[in-house]
Amino acid sequence: MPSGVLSREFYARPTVEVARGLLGKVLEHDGRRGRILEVEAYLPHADLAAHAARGLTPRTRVLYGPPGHAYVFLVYGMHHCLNVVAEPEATPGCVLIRAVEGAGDGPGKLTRAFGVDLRHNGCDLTRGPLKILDAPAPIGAIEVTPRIGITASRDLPLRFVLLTENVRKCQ
DNA sequence: GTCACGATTTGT
DNA sequence: CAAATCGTGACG
Repeated sequence: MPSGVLSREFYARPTVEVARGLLGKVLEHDGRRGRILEVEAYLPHADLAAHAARGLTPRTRVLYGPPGHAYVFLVYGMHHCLNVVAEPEATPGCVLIRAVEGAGDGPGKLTRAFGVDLRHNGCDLTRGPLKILDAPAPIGAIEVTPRIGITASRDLPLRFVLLTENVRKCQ
């Protein structure tokens, strides 16, 4: 039961806190809704896998903007990845949404199912049309693993998964 | 301007 | 395991 959009303050926190906090929250766009089940944190500093590791460029501009905005980019020329900008303004941390309930697993499948593409890059998630709604905190443990599909900074435990059995308990 | 590459997915 | 497919960043 979503109860309003997440506030700017929710996003203006350390990236890992935002990542963990996003699990169980509800992504909404164009009439479609689904709880966030899997995320990855991309840190503002000392994270070679993050786009922000190469500094401020035209593409990473939104990462340096205010928190609570969408950072969308195209991978492999065909799949869009949806990220949420975290940390205070000018600190380029973000959280990749890898799985949403009802859209299956995979960042590319999720954006396709929700109709998210490059046009949403820079959108304010607190205003819509693309937004994230608050929801009761999920009960139980969160699985933590290295991130998927990256080579640099493989050692960092920055992938967070809400186990499906815990999700069912919340329904 | 040119070029190699990628936070993926799908099919062989 | 390999192809599909194109925006981005590095270089000149």
